[in-house]
Parts: sequence; C-alpha cells; structure tokens
Amino acid sequence: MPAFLTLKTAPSTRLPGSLSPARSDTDDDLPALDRLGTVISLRRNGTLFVEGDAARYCFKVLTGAARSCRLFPDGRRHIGDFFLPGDFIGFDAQEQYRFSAEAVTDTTLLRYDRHNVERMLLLRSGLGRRLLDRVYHRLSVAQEQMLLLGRKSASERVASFLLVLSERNGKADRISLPMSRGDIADYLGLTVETVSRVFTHFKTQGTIQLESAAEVIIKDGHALENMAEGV
Amino acid sequence: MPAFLTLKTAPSTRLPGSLSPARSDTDDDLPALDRLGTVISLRRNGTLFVEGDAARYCFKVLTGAARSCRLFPDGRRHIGDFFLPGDFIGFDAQEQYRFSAEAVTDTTLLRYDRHNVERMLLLRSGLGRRLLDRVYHRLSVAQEQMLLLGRKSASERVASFLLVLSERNGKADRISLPMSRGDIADYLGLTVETVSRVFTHFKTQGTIQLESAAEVIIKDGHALENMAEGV
DNA sequence: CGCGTCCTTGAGAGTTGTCAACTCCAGTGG
DNA sequence: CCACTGGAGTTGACAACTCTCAAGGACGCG
Repeated sequence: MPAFLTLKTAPSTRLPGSLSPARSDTDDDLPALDRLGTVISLRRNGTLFVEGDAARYCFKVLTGAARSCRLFPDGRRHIGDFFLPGDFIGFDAQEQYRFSAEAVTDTTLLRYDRHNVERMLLLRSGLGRRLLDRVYHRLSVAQEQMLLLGRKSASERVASFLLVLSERNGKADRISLPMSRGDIADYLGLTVETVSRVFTHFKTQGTIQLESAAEVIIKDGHALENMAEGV
Repeated sequence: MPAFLTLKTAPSTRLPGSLSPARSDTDDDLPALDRLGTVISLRRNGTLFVEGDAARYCFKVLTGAARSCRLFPDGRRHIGDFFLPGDFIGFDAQEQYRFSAEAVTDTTLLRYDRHNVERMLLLRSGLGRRLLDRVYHRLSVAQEQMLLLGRKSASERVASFLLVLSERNGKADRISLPMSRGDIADYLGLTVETVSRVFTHFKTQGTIQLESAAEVIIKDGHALENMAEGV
C-alpha cells in the first residue's frame, strides 16, 4: 500500500527525466484544477512550507520528489510521506500546515491557491466526491503505514518499502530511489545504519541488486513479498 | 492528537454508564444520519466485521468501546484505532473492509446501511463536505500516530496515549481504560509487559495513580505532556 | 585531484521483547 | 460464606533487535 500512490493524477506536464507514475486515471475534473495552478521549481532540500505556516497553498508534484516531515525538539525526525510526480500535497490542510514539506531532489510543482480550490470544490460537486475518495485512499495507506511502524521488523519494513516503490513504477523490477538513506530511515522509523544494513543483507541474499546507491533492481520479488508480509 | 477524537459527533442516545465524550459539535446534518441507523449491541470481544468482508454497513458507537485491528499470519496484531461513544466506524470503507472491528467491552452501536448513507450524501451536499473535513481530521490523527509509532519511546507513547484519553474526556484527571493492556500494547506498537512496566514507572514517579488496572488518575499532567513531546 | 557528503561496515550498548512465575481479582460453585 | 478457578496484570531474568558511536569507503562536484 504505497504512501505515494495517494492522491495521484497524471502530471499535467510531462518532462523528461521524471519518474513516470503508474497511471490508472479516468479523471475528468481534476485536470481542470491544473489551470488554477502556477508552476514553481525548487532545488534539492528546498522548502515548500513549514509546519505551523498558514495553509495558503497546496501543490502537485510534476517532476522530482518531495517529502513531508515533522521534527522533535531533540532533533528526531519523522517523514510522513513521499510525494512523486502526480501526487498532491497539502490538500488536507486546515488553517495551518500540520507538517513541513521539502523537495527531495530538484523538483517542479504546480502551486494552487487553496482559496481557488475551495471555490472550485463548490462549483463542481463531482470534484468533492472525487477528493473524498482520494482522501479515503490516503487514509487506508496511512493505516498500512501504522501497521508497518507498529509491528514490522526492519527487514519487513524495507521490503515493503521497495515493493511499494516498484508498484508505483508499474511493478518495474528496476526502481530508483530519489531519497537518501536518511530519508528512508526517517520514513520507516529506523536509522540510516539499519536501512543500509538491510540493503546489503538483501543484496547478499540475492534478493536485490544495487546498481548504485540510488538504483535498485529487484531480483526476487516473491521473496520480498513474503518478507513484507512477515512470512 | 486523539485517534478517537475522530469523526466524532454527539451520540444520538445518551445512556448511563458510557464514557461521556467531549462535545464540540455544531452539526446539523449528521444527526439526520441517525434516523437511518438501527441500534445493535455486542458483547465484549464481539465482532462488528472482519477484514475482507463486503463493506455493507458502517457504525456509530453509542456506549462502550470498539477497536479496529489487523493480524499478521504469525499472530502479531495491530490496533489501528479505538472508537468511543460518538465515533464513526467504517465510513471510509470502499468495497471491502480493510480491517476487522470488535467490541472492546459490551457495546451498543448504531448500524447504518452504507447504501443509504451514499444516497444521503448525494441529497445533502453539505454532508459530503462535512465528511470530507472529518476524514481530513482522521488523516491528521493518523499522521500523529505514525510519528508516535515511528519515533517515540515506550514512555513517550504511553504518556501520549493517556493524554489523548484525558483530552477525549474533557481533560479530566481521572480517566478510565475500557481496553486491556494487550489492546493498549497493540495500539502503541509495544508488548503487554512494556506497557505494564511504564504504568508502574509512572506510578512510582508519582505522575499517575492507579485506582485499579482500568482507572488512572493523572497527578502531574505537565510531566506527562513533557514526556509525550520528548522533552 | 581534493574535498565534502552520503553510504557502508564494525563493535558495543541500550531499549524493548521473550519467557516464565507470581499476584490480583471477579465470577462460580460448593 | 468461602475456596476454587481462570484471565488479566505485574514483575524478574535474560535475549535480541536495533541504535549509537566511530571509522572507512565511494561517489560527485568544484
């Protein structure tokens, strides 16, 4: 259950070099949203917004990747979600953003004024219903993630993560990781070292192959699936 | 951020002996839903529905408490949410339920036919918007829980849990725990023993007082808050 | 080519889990 | 009324998984 399969729609603009999202869209209302947005671009680690900011905008990723995160006073960090091309960010905000959002790599986004989105919601009744469904989906994704964080071992978490990324890429065997090991760790509730060790463990087992630190090839998807389910 | 402050509305029926939910409702559409429901009652550990069932009904807790849970093949269990009086269950289901739901104690609920709810959603446009907001709220609660499961220590988790329950009871210092230690453990991603140890630790510190295993009195709420935030 | 950042690897510590025994309490039946 | 029983909760000793700290290696960029 991919956290980043959520709130997905086709990017309105296709640029080369982007992860191409799996598309299962039959949308007709959502593209209309795009006309409300303006394109912005951010450098790696650039800030979309900070937790506590007035929630003026929401976004859609066009190319690159973004992450939502929260910080403890003592520096612990948790990443709630990764957003890949086609994903929406911040539609669920109320008055203020409840988390910060940053660019994982150089990233281009569509930025919408929430005020306009609200108006559009009133005009097009189908849009509200469609958003509701998308949020329901996000919720079930979040539940899956809670299961992962609450009850899965380190290996199970990484296996689940790889499978979700693969799924997101149309079940491709070759997946690229735009985010750092540290990002993955903070997303899975682990440390960088543990994530790295699990990767090499999978590599040693022959379950995966590492082209580079950011390029994984899944050699034994079945083994990964068993691992992810705790078999 | 209470997982069980979610999707709350005033119970349509007030029965003695129930936890009285904190009310912050100015709803007008949701009570109309109640007329669609029929009252049912379950014994402790009774089943509302099972993961994978066709999602025919949704529910609202009137008295008692319920839990949503998921199981691993090897017996590990995770509780996604507790539902106290006024909480809705299963509104976010799609075709099938994505988790099982059970009564924590003897419980009475309102059961709605999802088909009727759908129709009502179409008739009353305000209802869809209100549900959307509630689901957004649930989502932010889920994000809070992911933070807890991903990055908090055992003590921090239990402290957060007690505070949420207190909040839910109108910030009362005296809170009752309808669920078992095992339920709490599976909700917080811990074991029964760890939960128990943290309780006695807090008791020894003078942070809380245990009237019985199911009755907690918060003696030092400030200490709990600091602990929950990781200070 | 050198520097910095990220990743990997190792050794040891710590928090939480596991296993097992004991206590407490409620419900039951003599 | 009291002993028995079973489930839930507590406590202890030990193990295990993951974290922490530290060092070394790889890769990209200036």
